[in-house]
Amino acid sequence: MTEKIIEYVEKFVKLTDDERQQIGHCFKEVKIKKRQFIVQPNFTTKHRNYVYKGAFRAFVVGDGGQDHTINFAIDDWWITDYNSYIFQQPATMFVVALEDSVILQIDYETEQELKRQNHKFETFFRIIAERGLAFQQRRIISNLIHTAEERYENYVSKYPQIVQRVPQYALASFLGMTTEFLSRIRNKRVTKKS
Amino acid sequence: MTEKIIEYVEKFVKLTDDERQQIGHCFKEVKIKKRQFIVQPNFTTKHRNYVYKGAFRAFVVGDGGQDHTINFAIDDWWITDYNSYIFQQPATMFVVALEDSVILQIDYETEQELKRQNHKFETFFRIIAERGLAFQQRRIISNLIHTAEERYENYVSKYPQIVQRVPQYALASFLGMTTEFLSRIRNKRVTKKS
DNA sequence: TATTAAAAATGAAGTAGTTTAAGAAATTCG
DNA sequence: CGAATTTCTTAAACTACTTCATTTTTAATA
Repeated sequence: MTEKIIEYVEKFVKLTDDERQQIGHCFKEVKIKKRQFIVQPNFTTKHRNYVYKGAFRAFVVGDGGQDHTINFAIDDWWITDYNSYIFQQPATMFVVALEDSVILQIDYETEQELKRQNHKFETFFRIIAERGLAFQQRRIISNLIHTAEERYENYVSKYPQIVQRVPQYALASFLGMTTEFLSRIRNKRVTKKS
Repeated sequence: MTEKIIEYVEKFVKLTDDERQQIGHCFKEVKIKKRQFIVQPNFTTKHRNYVYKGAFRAFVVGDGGQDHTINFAIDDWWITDYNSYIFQQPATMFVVALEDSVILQIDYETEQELKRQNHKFETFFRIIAERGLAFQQRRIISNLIHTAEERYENYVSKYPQIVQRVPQYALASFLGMTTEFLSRIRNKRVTKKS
């Protein structure tokens, strides 16, 4: 089951058999039931999570109680509260399973050790951080430039697999709109004026 | 002048004298005049830029011609179109000097070589990518959770030095609102109803 | 397979933020 | 310095999106 992680890492750095073994052993398989939390506010996030199978949602709860989706992750994606994980400080986010799922977890200390021991692993984590950064940058741009409807259309065309698997209210809060408004966009029946 | 870069790098990884020399030589000092561009759409971004002294703004131009500020950078910050730089593909952003400035540039190939040669440099770039990622994450959260006024207040209290140095229209477009609306917030004179 | 709970749809009324336009203030630079 | 350009302000009309309240649909679980 850790083969998928190894395969993933090898997209970015070539490994020897020993190294493949080594990194494989650092990840633990964990089964997560639907609605179960893997990250909660005020607890320091101890793991970086690779989704082997399933779907997750990261969100924060605003002062008014409304929740805002920060990220989704389905098969072959990573999910974590990065501010909590990389600085080892209390989380502000929740991460919850949207389906029964299987994840592969590496813990913080183990990851540090891997990076310290072997240049290649350092490279791997550098690359995924850079790609994450570039990805977030694109999202910020999209949110600044586009209207709610455009954001939805873009997201559907880029990530149809995610749109199919996540509830509408979660998608709406990810795209920065209410579930009612997204419902209206989807049904192309925009409020008419009085 | 490259001493500031070395000092910066040493916040994250300890270097030998040789290494200090080595990284110092990789950065070239460049003077940039106000209104001069250092990144332009359709050109592949060849450099990562450290602002030694001055102020820059990264922005994209939307379909309607409105511009949207993606980032600011003043003394001791980095700025670049990361999607262009890390994937070495054509930029979508402009990066322009808001003041006469001095930057220290490393070019893509040199950076790759540094990371390849020495684990410590790889670690350094991994750390700044991770921190950048965490930073962007906080910005996405702030944009989703807060109203225009709250975003402004938060930004002022977190980055007063930047607020003082950048023009209002640029700050407004960074915070995702119009310059007119920001003007109203600042002058606390909200539109009254008829 | 009925029952309850959760999610989505719909409409009407409200509001945060935009647009347009025009004048005032501040910077730039010849 | 003085003219030109850029930036900021103000106000009124407008609109994209929200809020609230209710109903319908779908999914979960006994």
